[in-house]
Amino acid sequence: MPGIFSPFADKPNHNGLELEILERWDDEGTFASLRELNRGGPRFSFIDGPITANNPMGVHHAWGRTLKDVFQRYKALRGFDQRYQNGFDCQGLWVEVEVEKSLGLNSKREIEEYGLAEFAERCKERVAKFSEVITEQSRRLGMWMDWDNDYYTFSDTNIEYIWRFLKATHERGWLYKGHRSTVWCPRCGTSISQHELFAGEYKELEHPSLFVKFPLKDRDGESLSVWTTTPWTLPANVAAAVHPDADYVLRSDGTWIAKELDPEADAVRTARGADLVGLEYEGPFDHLPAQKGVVHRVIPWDDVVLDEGTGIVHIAPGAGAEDFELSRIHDLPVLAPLDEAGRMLPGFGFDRLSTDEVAEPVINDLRHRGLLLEAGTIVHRYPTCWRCGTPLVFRVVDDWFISAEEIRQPMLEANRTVEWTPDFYSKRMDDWLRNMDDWNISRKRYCGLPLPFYPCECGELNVIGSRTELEARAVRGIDQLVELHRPWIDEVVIRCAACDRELRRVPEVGDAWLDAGIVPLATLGWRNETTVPHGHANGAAQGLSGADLPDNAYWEEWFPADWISEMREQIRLWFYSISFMAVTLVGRSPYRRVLTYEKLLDETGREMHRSWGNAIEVDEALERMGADVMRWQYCSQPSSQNLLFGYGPGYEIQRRLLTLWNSAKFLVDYANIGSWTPIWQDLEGGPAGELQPLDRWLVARTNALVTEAAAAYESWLSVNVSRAFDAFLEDVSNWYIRRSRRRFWDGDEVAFRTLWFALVQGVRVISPVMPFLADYLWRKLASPAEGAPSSVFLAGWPEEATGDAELLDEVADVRRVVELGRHARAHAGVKLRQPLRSLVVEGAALARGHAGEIADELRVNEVDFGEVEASELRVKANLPLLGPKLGRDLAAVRKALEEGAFEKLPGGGFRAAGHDLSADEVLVERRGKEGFGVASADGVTVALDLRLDEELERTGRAYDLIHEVNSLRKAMGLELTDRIELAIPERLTDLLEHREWIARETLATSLEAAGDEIRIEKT
RNA sequence: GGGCGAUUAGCUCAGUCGGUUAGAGCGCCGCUCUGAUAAGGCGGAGGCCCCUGGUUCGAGUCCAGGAUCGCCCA
Repeated sequence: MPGIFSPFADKPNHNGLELEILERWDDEGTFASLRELNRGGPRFSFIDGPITANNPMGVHHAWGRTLKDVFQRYKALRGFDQRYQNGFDCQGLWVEVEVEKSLGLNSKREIEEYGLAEFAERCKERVAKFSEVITEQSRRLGMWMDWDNDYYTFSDTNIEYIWRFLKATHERGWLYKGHRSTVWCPRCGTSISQHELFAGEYKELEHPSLFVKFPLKDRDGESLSVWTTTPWTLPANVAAAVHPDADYVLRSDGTWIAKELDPEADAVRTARGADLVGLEYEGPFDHLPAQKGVVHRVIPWDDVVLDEGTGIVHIAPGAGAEDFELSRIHDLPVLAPLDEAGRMLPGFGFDRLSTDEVAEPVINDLRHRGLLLEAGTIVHRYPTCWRCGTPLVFRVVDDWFISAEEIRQPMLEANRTVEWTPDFYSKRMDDWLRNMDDWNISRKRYCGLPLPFYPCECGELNVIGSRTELEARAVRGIDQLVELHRPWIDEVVIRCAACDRELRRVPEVGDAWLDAGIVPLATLGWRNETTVPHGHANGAAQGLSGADLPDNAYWEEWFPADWISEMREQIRLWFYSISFMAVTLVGRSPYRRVLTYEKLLDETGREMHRSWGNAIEVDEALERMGADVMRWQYCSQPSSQNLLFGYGPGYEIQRRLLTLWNSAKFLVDYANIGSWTPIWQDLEGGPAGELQPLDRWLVARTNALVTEAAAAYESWLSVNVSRAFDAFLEDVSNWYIRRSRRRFWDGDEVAFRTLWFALVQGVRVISPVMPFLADYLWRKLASPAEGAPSSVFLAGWPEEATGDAELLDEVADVRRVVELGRHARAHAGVKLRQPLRSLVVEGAALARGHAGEIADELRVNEVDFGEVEASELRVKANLPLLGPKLGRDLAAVRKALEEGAFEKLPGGGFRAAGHDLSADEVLVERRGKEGFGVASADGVTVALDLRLDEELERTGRAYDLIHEVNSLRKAMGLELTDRIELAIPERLTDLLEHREWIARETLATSLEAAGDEIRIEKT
């Protein structure tokens, strides 16, 4: 008989059903309907941190994108109006490096020979390609975004907003051109900012380790012993630093060293560091042209470390950050030995050698001149370029900076308004802000934000704040300006505002975090007068997006973001840059709440590396485990901990989801047999009809799930959602369904309505986490109900129906009793198929009304509540009550109780160690009695009467028979509804006493005892 | 050196307001069911709750110090 529900497959095919659901969402316009439904509702403003459109997304991106989708879906169920704008990061070194690789270029010279316009075109093509790939992957992952409305950070509009920001910083006097030591990638030929530096890897690298003599002037035979791991910096040496408060010793070989670093040395003489300050010495390469006129001397420095080296530090301000700082304090000359490519400049000897190549000649040279004390190697952690992996060096160059001093305090204050998940990241952000350096915003590269700086020899720095301003001030070159990028922008010549000279732009482009940092203002139309249709689809973004540029009223509505979510590294990247820019321009944090997540590792806890063979590609994962299982994996780990991701955990999740599938299948199978039809209104007030206690329990249990899950979502803890759902599922399948099987076989309408209610509410609750299976089940279960929306996402968040909350506690007691009963049976070796005479329960007062269920579950004929008569009585103190009451005496009372030194008082109380304890101040347990199986825990004791009589024994054998017949039915491939003619062995003739029961359980139309084995005949 | 976290079963992790015998999943061992069946259920073994002190009638939980690991910054 075909029922109203479409039948279930034996098990879910995640990939298949997900593709099917995706198609239906497309066909039915489900997402559009959802947005329409929530339009005008309260706003939930989420701002998407842009994903770099440079490669396919990785499984770690999928984690973040899942979290973004989960909470947006939850808020949508709650009726919130949302923007759903996705963003792509498009320019900067990362794209350039990949394009260089694909074109086989390996230096800036080769890029310039290739042609900047062509190169820009290739970069744009790469962004176009991978934004499409990522979009497709995101859709497949189940991410609902407004996919034709993405923002691209290389649009002219975005650039103009950054120009406006830069101009504002200039007007405040924060913008400056710095001549300072910066971290430099010799391969990329550009400096690396503080926040990029730490995005790179520190690698274990082997470097030279040299001890070198610096002979002191006017002190015959004495020299400083200096340690360095960077021989290439020695030609740039100008000073040696000592710790002023440390003790130094002159060793018998004539070298000075910190006493702490050579405590065994025979000291010819000792001196405080401060006493050495001011001494002059001969530099290691005084003969080089670059060293001409340099006077080398000893300077004090509190940061000299005394746990490695010699305690005397070689200072080369042109080749180290701290060295450079010291040069300012002590007015030291700055000798910069490296060119853009990290090769030695003329004048420093060793022309054109790289920092690596120069090591050996330097060492040989020093040895030759008798200055080398010792040469070896050292393995240490050394920073490398975050994009290309090249070891970084220090160079002193001109870069553009934004001073962080004035904005530091306002940013700290803004951070106080932000709610962090997990909360301790608030402190990490504070720590970063307190320590942040000035923002190095320039990169000596090609495809990036063109810095709108036009310095003039008259001293005026012209900063252009918009395209209009550029056009107004252009002398020529404006006609060929196809977009605000190199090389075109470089051809525009403007006039100096101060002296009228003709000026060209500086060649530098901007840090990519300017591009991403402006997003909360640029995408929302801050200070924009009127909405410009497709106002973000210009410049390089033309044809890639349809995004509008909204007006300021829109910005007012959607700024700041209610919530953002990115990985924790973004503290020094995106969270930092959006805060910097928003606090500067509008004086407040651009986000109210933020969820961060940690690192994704493989399932054994190792980092994923393609070269290690343990990386998982997103596309493969989607196909092999499915988006729901991936999403579940992402959601079921606290985001404050590393996630161990893989197919192993995925398989575990699939098995768990099978329980959900089977529960739904169970309902549908029997509902179809019983021709039952669901009623939509049951979801509102709860199922109607004559509910049994177990039904009312499930309703209450379901309501508890709704409450728990809402609390979890509201606190951004997806892990609590999945845990709550897991526990719920366990209760539904392993308590309600198992206890109620027979009612479903019998077509009990109330049972159908109750289980349907629980499953459908459960599906609604979990739908943000696993949208595909949830909507699939919704369509299977709910759609047959008249009036049900076509998708779970159009049904909103479940209302809590009224239910008997106290039932939850009662059933908890019941299950405790049942557990003890099973324990007692197992201990006594009496299987569940053997009915027993009776069970006595002491404690577990709330279970009193459920004696029938307990009897059934433990297969006993009778359940009595009362005192268990047993050989041993065990009394324990009820600590939360007696602790505060007895204080110090509690220990004595507990000891007396433990030793059995107590006497019974009337009314259930006890006397021990001189104290009268009332019945509720003690927990009574009993154990051991002949003929009984006794088990106790937590003040509950159960005693099973294990004595069998003929009747019990016979019934037990009848159960055995029924089970045996049914397994034979199964083996013969009979349907659940097939009737049979049954013959049982003659030796079981006495079981015919249970003829009707046996026939009913086995669907036998006839039953006889004949022959010596079971025979089944399908009728 | 400063800051932020973590440390609980073989593995991955829970552990509420301080309370009685510290839990779950996976793995392992045994049993069981056979109308969820390449599943399901029950039971068992398995713990220096990192260490040391303190507060308290009582500490995995609170406080102090230390160790180890991870991360952020010098």
